[in-house]
Amino acid sequence: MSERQWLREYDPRSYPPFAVTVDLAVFTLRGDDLCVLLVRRGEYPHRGRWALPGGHVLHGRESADDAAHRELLEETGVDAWRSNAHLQQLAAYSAPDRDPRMAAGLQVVSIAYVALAPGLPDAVAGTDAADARWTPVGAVPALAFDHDRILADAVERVRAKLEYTTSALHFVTAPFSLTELRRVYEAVWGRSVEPANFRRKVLATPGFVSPVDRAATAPGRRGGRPPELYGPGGAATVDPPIRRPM
Amino acid sequence: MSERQWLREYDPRSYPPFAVTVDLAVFTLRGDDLCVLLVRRGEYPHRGRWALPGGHVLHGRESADDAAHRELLEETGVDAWRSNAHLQQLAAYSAPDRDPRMAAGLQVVSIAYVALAPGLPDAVAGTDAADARWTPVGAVPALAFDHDRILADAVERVRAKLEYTTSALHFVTAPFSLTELRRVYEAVWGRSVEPANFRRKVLATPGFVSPVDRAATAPGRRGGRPPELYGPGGAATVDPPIRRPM
DNA sequence: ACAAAAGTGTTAATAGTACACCCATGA
DNA sequence: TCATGGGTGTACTATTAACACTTTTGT
Repeated sequence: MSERQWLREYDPRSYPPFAVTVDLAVFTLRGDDLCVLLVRRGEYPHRGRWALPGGHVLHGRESADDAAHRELLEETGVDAWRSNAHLQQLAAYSAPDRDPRMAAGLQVVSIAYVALAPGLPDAVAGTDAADARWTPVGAVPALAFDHDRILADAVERVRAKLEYTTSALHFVTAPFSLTELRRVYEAVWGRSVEPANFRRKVLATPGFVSPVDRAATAPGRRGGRPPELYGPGGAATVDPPIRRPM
Repeated sequence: MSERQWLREYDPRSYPPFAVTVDLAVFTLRGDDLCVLLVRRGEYPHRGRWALPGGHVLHGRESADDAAHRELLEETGVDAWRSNAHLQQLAAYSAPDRDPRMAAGLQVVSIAYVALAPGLPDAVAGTDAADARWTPVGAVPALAFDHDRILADAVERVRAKLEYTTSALHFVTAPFSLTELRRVYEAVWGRSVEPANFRRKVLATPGFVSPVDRAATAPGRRGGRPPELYGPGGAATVDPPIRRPM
């Protein structure tokens, strides 16, 4: 039998069904806090509980990456394909008991993503979310499904990536000062970073940032020497890395 | 309607079906080469082509982690739960066109794993594999599905993990000499590593290795000063990391 | 004794840390 | 001119990289 013939006779319904979803840990900076987007679930299962935004991968038409981009756009209005935002796979979560629909015979596998975005306005409620809110990662309530675990993994991933990638750039909008960039590190790590050494380190890393002609002074400034301004420099990695204090 | 009622009326067959598989990139050291386990597929799709070993997640009974452990045991006889071997999730691959069964209406999502194991005997053919073979990562033929991509990602993951974890220990069996351990780095990275600096670095990392009373001399030695022998030291991370040359 | 493999010493260069100090602006 | 935030200098320490050298074994 040829592969073509075999495919014609193949019945996908002869196997029990899985569902595949994506869940997004979307991070932004608000004030001095690293915040994550939470939605209050409008539908079962876990209706009324806080959870990470997410949804089903559209069968036959999407990869999980596509679905994650679509959900990010729906929930936040951010188009990661075009904007400064960043969206990357974290891990797959597949324990049979992670979703109550297993009791009805459906095993739900979730592919989790981490998204980074510059400061966003107060969250937009999506279609299946009765409410949506930015919450500091230190003040997150108990979440639905295994989202506590996913979020913990996501936060650790974000913290680790600041060390050896230029992902901090996704939290700011050009033009930015090195102080703004340093505050990203301080907010994500929850540690203060030496301004002088940070500046030298960033400028010594080829392609981390590129200087920009100084535009108008930023609005909320309270005096002091105006900063030099920069934009993203094109490099993706920082080598040697910026080590996390402690 | 309560969640309990909603669940009773929920029909999982009302959604189109996904299948969830695991694929394993199993690495070992043979001679001076980093090798990966390949199987020749005995069934459609892609019957007769080389591929990474893998199989379906058993519906309702397994997580992807469970399935990966089961497949590793079936393909290599290695029980990663009990032995020195190492098994960790890599990423999920979900493009609709990655598996020909999409043409029959089934979207197959694969969760890929990386396994590390000390030198194994010539590969055991599994149930659905007509043939199985260890292949140096530099001499891998074109693979079925998107396994070329998965393997490339897996190799990069293994190389990167040597830098900041003690995962090299999974390639050797205690007791081992620091030269053996260094050869792991050299084989995986394809670069020579300074013996003197490597030794100091490993011994200076708390918990990387622990000394062991010298047992009988290893069989295949050709003379020269006998090495001091070590076992795993319990630590999981190497900080500061062992940087890859270049 | 000699070759081979393991292990030690030494030094220059690089990278990181801490903190003092100078600069440019708004009020 | 003073408070404030931005930017530079510098001394000290830690880490890395390179390579010469000593030790312990088999033949």
